[in-house]
Amino acid sequence: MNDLQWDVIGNRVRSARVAAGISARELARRIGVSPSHVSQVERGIGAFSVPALYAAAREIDISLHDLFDPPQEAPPAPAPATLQDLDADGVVQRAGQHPTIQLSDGPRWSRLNVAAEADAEFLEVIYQPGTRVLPDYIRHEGREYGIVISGALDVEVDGVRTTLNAGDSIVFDSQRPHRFWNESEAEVRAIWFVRDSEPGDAAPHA
Amino acid sequence: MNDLQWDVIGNRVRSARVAAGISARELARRIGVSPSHVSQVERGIGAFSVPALYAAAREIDISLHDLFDPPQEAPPAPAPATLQDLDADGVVQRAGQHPTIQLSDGPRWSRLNVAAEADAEFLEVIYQPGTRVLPDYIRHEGREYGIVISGALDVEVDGVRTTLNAGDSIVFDSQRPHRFWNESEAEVRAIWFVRDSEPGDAAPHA
DNA sequence: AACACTGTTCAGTGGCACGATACATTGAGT
DNA sequence: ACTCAATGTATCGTGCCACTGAACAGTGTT
Repeated sequence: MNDLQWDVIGNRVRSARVAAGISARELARRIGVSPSHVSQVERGIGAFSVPALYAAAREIDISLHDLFDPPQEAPPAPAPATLQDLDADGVVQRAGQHPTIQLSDGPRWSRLNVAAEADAEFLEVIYQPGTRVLPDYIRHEGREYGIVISGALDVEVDGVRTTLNAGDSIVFDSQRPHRFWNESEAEVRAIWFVRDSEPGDAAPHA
Repeated sequence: MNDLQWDVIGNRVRSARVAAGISARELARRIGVSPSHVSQVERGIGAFSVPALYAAAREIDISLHDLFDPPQEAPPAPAPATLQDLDADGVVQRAGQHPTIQLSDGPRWSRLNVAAEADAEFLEVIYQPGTRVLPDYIRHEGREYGIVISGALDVEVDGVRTTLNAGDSIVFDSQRPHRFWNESEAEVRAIWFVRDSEPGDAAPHA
């Protein structure tokens, strides 16, 4: 009967825990077990009891169903037109091939997704030194995710400003007033993902 | 730790078993435990282990979610309070602060969004040289957007493979079989955005 | 009188779910 | 350099409880 594969379940626990942003020790404390045991479980050399598993699933925000039977597609059915060539089929886009917009006296935007999509934009943005602030840019529903690849980017969100250095990331709702500029001497390179969401389907969890 | 109330769970097991029309002995035989143990569990003076509970839930046709009480509802929605500090308020996350997971013999994931979100992940992934493919990682509905920051990443989507060099980007639906690995001598750094979408509102595409 | 089912009881045990305590590593702050 | 405070991991050990086995009693059949 013991056909449960604790190692893959442990992997899912670890993934969900990291996704929830808590450490193994913190999880252990919350569910009342020792850190070593959490480590063992996540690496497949131990297993949670039912109460521990239930408590853990709560803390790391994963349903028991997803722990045991993660959503997976049916292999026979999909047949979504097999790809031929990743470049020709619009999956891959090469550096330098991205459609680019150079705003006058502003940053340079390159759209990284090949085909335009209604509700999502994947962008590389280059802010030249001294790039001026865009006064008030389009206000839209959604959420923005960014990471600075190189350089130092000055940001202001909701009236609060800070400086993002290489590796720093930022996430905020688009309706907050926000602007970015580059006060440094070097150009700034950043990756942005902007998702437009219809009002009403906001993720309803803590 | 939350003391699971085994008696009420046992009651649900019994109800579901009777509703499924099988005897306790039959259930015991199917899940590989003794009849006495099933009896004890159903009367709350014993408890199933995780594998037994999982197997039992299958046999008596009840979801694990229904076995345990409806967990809990989310706390009241926070007001859109004005931000005070971009770092403290979970908008900005500094380099090196990202929660990171190192899969054994696999890539290293860092979550770039500060708080976990139900339907979106913003990730930096470092593929060490020679990183092997993880065959059985979580398969989800949605769409993935990636750009290689440095190094050369080998990708295979829908059975077609190519190599992404620095600056190359890729976008595809998650349900296409896909994997990534690093055949080069240098580590690869990439930024990913993975959006999970509930089946049903998928954007129509080829 | 057997059967053939049903669920229940209870003493007993083996395994594993767990803890205590170590260690290695990394990043931040002297 | 040296802490200090985190992180995850390794190893050894043990107490408990998930489970068994063999009994028990009841209810219909034939």
